Amino acid sequence: MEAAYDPQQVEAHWYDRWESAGVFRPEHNPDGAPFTIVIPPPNVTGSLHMGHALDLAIQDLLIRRKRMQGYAALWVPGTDHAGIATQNVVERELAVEGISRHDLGREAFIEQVWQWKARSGGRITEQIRRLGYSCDWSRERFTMDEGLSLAVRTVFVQLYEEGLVYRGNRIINWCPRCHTALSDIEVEHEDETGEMVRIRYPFTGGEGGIEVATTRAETMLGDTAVAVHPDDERYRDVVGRTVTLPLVGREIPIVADEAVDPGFGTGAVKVTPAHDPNDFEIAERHGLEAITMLDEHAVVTAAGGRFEGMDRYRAREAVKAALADGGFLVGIEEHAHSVGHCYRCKTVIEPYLSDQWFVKVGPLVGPAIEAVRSGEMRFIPDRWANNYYHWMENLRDWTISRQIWWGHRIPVWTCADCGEVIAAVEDPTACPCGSTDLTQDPDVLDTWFSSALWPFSTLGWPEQTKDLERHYPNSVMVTGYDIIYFWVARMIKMGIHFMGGVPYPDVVIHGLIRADDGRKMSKSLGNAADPLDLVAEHGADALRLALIQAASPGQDVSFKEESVDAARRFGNKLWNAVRFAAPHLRGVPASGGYPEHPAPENRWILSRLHDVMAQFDGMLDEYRFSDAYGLLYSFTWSEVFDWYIELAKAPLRGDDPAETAATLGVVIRDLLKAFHPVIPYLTEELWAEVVGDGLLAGGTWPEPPAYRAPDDFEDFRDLVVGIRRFRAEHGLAPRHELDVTLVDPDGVAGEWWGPQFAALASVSPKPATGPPQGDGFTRVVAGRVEAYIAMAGLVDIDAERAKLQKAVDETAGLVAGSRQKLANPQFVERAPAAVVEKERAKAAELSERLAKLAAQIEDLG
RNA sequence: GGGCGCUUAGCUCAGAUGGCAAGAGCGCUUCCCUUACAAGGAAGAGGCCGGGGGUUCGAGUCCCUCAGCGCCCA
Repeated sequence: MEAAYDPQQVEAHWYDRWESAGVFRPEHNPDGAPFTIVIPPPNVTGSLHMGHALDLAIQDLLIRRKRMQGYAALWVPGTDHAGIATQNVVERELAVEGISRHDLGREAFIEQVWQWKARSGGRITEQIRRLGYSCDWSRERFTMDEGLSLAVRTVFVQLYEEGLVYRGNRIINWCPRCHTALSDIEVEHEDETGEMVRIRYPFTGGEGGIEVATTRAETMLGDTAVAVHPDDERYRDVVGRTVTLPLVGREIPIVADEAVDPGFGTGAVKVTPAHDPNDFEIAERHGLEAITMLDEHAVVTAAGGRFEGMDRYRAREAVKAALADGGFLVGIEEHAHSVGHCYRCKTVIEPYLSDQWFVKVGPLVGPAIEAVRSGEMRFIPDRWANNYYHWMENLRDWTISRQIWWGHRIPVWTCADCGEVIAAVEDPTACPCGSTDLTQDPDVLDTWFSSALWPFSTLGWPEQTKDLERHYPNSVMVTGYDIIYFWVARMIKMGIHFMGGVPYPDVVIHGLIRADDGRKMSKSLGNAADPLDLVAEHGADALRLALIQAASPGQDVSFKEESVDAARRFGNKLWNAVRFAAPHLRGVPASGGYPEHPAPENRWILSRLHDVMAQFDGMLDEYRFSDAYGLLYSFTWSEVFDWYIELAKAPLRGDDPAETAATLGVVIRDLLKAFHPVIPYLTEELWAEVVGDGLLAGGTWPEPPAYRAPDDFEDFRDLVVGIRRFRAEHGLAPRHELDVTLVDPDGVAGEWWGPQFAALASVSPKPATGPPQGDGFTRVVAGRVEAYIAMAGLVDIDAERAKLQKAVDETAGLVAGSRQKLANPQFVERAPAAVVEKERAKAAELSERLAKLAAQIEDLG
């Protein structure tokens, strides 16, 4: 083995071997119970970012562990077609050549997109492989695959027939740049400083007028009413009158409507039904006309008269100027408000009246809420359930049509002859009326519509496949809280509706990765770490271990590159531990092989291995990944490496190294197994050194047996540390010879102490029945065992006394605190017996230590 | 405006059902190239757990309140 761990070398060759061995397929454990995860499908145009790396690290941890535990583990990979994003990418490429998609036409354009996908769409899946994630690539899916497209059509048609999908002319969120409708959650709101423009609308044929306030002055060109609250005394008399719309000359009514907030602005609002969702509702209640004064480019239409052809911002300025000229402008004030932006291109969203398809969510919501409330499903951590309820309970119908070309085309046709509307899974050839003049709806469906079916569409639905039967419901969903609304909630609704049951019982929610400046990582801020760069520098294993350790449940992760470096150093440590151990090992079995009656040192580490593994497994079962691997990490480094390997050195060099070698072998082997789900490459490489039999990725999970730890081990360790500390505190070299006398009244110090003292503390204590005669000794105390160190000529007595005095003061404080607690009868009565007992032991131990410290000061003379 | 989260060592963060004599990584100090590892070892320093009030025998942990920061929704 090389002296240093080289992640690039280690990570170069295992993935293909795992895959070709079929380890990643559930068929690897044909008799195991199914355990299933479907990947949150990344955007096919995307590249792997830190959020993916974390999300997938958690899933790989789960799936690899379950696989090792014997489950038929299936992790379905795939990507989604990301309608708007992908279309944008291809359009940008075409634009370089001066071609628009309209130049090409729909079919040719879609062909271009498929070509783009074939060329570049595999990038993210390559990156997923590079990071070692153990997906079953033989089952890879894409939302535009034939099978998944059939699932989309089947769902659409059934929902249509059930009346849960409908077409309507309503106000939706429109992106004037992408030229498509968006659902409510695809709009990102940002607080901006705008302006509040106050305008006076004169009463028709009379004196005076009414003042309205708006942040979007240009929309007044489309006003068809003014509304006030019915209880607003100020306007009681004017309801029913009309005003003449400035610049336009239209006579519009003043109506009374409950939706108006009398406390906002002047209490009178202009009503622009075609360009504001609230106004649209007011208009419906009062039978007002909706005048579209901005087109799909957000440019003023003919309805805007002389402002026709201006974009919305130019029109805003022009309208204000014209109002001022006409004497209608009352004032302009700064105004902070929330402005919606397209989540894909950040363009300001325009509320737009148009014909769109919607999912009626009401009937789907109830069962989806109940599934979580009843405990059939749970969020981890469970506080996310509250967000889920809150969102589900306030849901509006879901706009699913998109005015783009790349996506699942809506399977609805209209007959040109009789007007019949046909929704069908298979393309119809003729209308029932006999006509063949059918036109398909030009729109496509929201990408999330197909993503919502992912837990079952990827398994073959609507075909009743064996995979579907075995792997639905899935076992767990792992995702960030940012897509609970976009995706998780919709999967639950669709799963229950179409499969008759929830898609998975557990939803593990993790946080987002934040940059080291505390802000969300983003390309535009330039603070995003690229996981592939980190992998190139530190290795995939190091990145994964760092992410798992940093991610506490549901919390954002403040990411620092140093943590990856630290994880890589752990890898080096592990590497070198194996490098040390390997020459001593003879045929470490892939499982079992634990010594039956081990020597104390070996018994100690085996007992720790069992206890730690039990705790570790418990944490993993509760999805406490960071805690679990933090525990394992410190056990490995602080106990196995810092203590056990040091303890093993003497026996391994001795006459009878077999049992220690066997212990060392099984302990390291089990650590490799336990670490494998997080650092698969390195552990696989080391497995080849330690076991050399089969692939660790296809191996079994560790189940170390229980051992009783030797009673005297802690005392031994305390004395070793005490002696080391003595040297360090007195500026002596670590091997400086010391004259040490050991007093062991109870005889706890075993035979093994002698050689191990020499090995670990570089001393050979002389046994004695009592303290040595005379002054000039200091003691190191562990339990009832005391070591006396001759200090002749070694130490500055005054400094030593000061140090001891400090220790006396600290200990005295602790003793006082503990005694005070025990003196309180209520504590003794009410606290659990175990707690009281623990406190008594603590007090006893502390006062004993105090007495000994005092004696030490005495010893100094 | 409603909801959620955060505030613990210089920095980034852990601390599940209240029992803490408060932890980790990085950084810092001193010593050590001891034949696995200097990407390392040994020994340390460093915290009235954001402020105030309460519940309790006992609060970093539960409740109220204030302050600051962040996210989501309207």
